[in-house]
Amino acid sequence: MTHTRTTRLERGRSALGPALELVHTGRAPTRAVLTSELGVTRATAGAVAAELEALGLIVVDSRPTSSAGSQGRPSHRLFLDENGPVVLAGQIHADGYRVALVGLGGRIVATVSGCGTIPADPAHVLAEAVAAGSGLLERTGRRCLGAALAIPSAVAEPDGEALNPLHLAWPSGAPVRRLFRRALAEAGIPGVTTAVGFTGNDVNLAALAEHRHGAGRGARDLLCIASGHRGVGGALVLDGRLHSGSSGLALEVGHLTVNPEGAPCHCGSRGCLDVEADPLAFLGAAGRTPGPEGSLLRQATDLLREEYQDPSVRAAADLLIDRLGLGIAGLVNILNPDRIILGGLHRELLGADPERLRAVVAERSLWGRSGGVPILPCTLDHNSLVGAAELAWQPVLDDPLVVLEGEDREAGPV
Amino acid sequence: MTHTRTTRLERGRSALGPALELVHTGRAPTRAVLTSELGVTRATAGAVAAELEALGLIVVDSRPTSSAGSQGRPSHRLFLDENGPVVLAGQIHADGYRVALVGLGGRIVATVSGCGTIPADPAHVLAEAVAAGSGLLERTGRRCLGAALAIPSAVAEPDGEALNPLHLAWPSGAPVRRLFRRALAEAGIPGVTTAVGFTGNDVNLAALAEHRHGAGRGARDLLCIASGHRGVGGALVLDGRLHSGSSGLALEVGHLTVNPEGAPCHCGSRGCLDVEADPLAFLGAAGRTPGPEGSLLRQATDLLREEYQDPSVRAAADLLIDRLGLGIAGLVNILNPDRIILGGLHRELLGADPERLRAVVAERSLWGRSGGVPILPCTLDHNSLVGAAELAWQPVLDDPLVVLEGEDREAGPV
DNA sequence: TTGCTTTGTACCGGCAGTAAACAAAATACG
DNA sequence: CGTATTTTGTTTACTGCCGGTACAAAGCAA
Repeated sequence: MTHTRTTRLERGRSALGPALELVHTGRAPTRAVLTSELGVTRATAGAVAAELEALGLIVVDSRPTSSAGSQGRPSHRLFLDENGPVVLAGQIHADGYRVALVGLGGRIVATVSGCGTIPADPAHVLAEAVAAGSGLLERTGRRCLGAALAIPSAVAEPDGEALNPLHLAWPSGAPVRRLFRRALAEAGIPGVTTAVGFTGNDVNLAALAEHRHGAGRGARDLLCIASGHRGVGGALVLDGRLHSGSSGLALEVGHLTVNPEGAPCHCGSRGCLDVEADPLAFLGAAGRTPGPEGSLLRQATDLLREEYQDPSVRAAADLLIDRLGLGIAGLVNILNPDRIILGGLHRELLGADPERLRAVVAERSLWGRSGGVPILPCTLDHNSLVGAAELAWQPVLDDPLVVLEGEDREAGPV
Repeated sequence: MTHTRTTRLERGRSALGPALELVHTGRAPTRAVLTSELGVTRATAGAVAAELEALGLIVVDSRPTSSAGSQGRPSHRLFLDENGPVVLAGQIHADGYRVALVGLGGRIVATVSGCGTIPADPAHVLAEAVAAGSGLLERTGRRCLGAALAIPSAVAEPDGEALNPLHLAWPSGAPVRRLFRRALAEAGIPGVTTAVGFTGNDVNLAALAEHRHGAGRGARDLLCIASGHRGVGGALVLDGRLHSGSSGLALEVGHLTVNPEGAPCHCGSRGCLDVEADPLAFLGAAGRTPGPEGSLLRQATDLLREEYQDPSVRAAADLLIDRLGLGIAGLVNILNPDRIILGGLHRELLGADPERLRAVVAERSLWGRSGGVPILPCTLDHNSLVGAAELAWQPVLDDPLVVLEGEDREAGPV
């Protein structure tokens, strides 16, 4: 091939991507702070902002602003364009699927969800979800720049197979990414050309979303632990990037030993976090049997919130907090994050007795003893969905000029 | 302050750093591959190489090369300048210290070591080591661009205190980095101005060295486990950069549980890797009592190598391999590295029965079951020392123009 | 009103790096 | 043996990002 590999695309206005990311994460409300955050001159920041505006991604409000008491000429404000392009984000969970159009800044523009039992055939669900998303796009008339999907199982890289999707009745190794991309192609969504459909683990994506727009903002190394239905998931964001390991299987934290005399786990060991600190374990520890109504998470959460006075419930909560703390302490010794956020049942456990959890972690971790890690609850609604959107937005954040590609195509093929 | 924050220094020939790193790690033997590796034009690669040569870091050999059978005009060869500047690297270990001058490419130019019991006062040892290094510099007449130190304990960031330096009889929390810098300042080493003396954990630095020059070359996510004297150390290199956590305490892998019924550990738990898979544990498992002669590692290594036929030794090795494998499997589930390298006793254990270790890891890790991680022995001599040198070289690799700063100063102060 | 401070813009210049043409040094093939 | 081909290195414009500076704008303070 005669393609001489150049760096052309990687260069072009190199400050453009970082600038968009700053506005996207709410860290650049004005051109002035854009100037200082980027470390460029005012001239450059102005040019960059103008270019982002020309791309239809941000809006500069140059009306006389209410002076905020500070001296000097007031800044013009930078906003993300509320009518700008969106990405298609989907999430598959134990009870159904949810699809949303998400703009920059993690703003959910429109959403639709399908409930009911997920059939054993992933292709069918994906087609249904993509069709729903396509419908949203038609209804809203938004331009779509990409698509991504969050699923509740490990996603093996580089091909994106779902590994052990236990609560979906899908076969392990199902080529979810390929099926998703095929569904996108068959739906023929205009504009979904630059980004061909990403897929990721739901907890990973939740962590990404929380890092950019939620409880993880500003953290450099963010650890996220969550339990939604069965088992425990983990995720790690390093320097703003998801660490999913060389084959996408990092942070499979479910098999940390937290109870040497505990229940046997399907991994062959016993007392794994997976079987000792998920909703089912909590219900069991409280002496309840899971009912047919509502998800395990819902049942566990309701029990925790409504019957915390009940000594058996309280004891079960304490037990799970201790186990979770042990697992977190192990992770802290290995990863030494500067913040930890908890989702799902673990978020509720943290809410029930924050001090107990922090004490366990501090006692059992080297760093805990010498200071301690902030442990916070997740704050974002639909964080997996927003995280999927982050995945889909990433190419644009890396180089905002890619939005031009679709326009070229629309303008007229040669 | 009127210092308007510019990006000046970050720009200036942005391909210079990556180019030097390529030559430094042996991945750019000619300008031609430099061209393709950097993704720039031949013109740029040529200019960059010329500039690195002008800086006195590399040498271009333009003599007629022995044609290697390939077609076309033969490339000129790129070499690191063997007479170029060096950095001062030091290592403190249980039996003494070692100091070396290290050039680019991890080449040890000169070395000196001091044996004997390390006194309880860190400042004294550091002064002695720095004096030895200063002597080396005077003897060789080399220009020195920086200094760094490897110590066998966790190094707390951002200030560089030694945490729990168990085998050094130093107080925990000793401000090693500050003491090291003070020793450097008092020794008045000319040139050590740009880099003010780094400090790091020895296993971390060994991993860094192996990643750049040894068994870890080419790995993206490299996990290193090693046991030298007491306890077990770990390190992780991500995308070519050491991951030492937000406060420098990452990869404290010693407290992974690998034997629920095991010996109590000072961390409060029992059966930790620290007490179940270090040289002392091996000697104990083989029914030997450590003697006064030689380090624990040496005794364990000798036993393993010379008496492997002895059933009790063999059984002890198998036991430690199983425990180590369990620990590694846990780490693989969490970090999903694409390569693992083992040092110290663990390197010997791997050599004794590679298949057993790989089988345990494969059986107990999610990723292991679906493919497996390469597990290799460390290959570099004095890898901690070379790793310390990497730390000291880093500013130059980031921006080779910093070597001019010292020259300016030497040329003549205003 | 006159400063002072901060923000935004216009214009110039430096310079890294592309592109293209040319030169050099080897092999391949008649 | 000589010419074509291939690969590498170099020279010469030329493009475009961005720094620097000067100037204008828009608010406070006195």
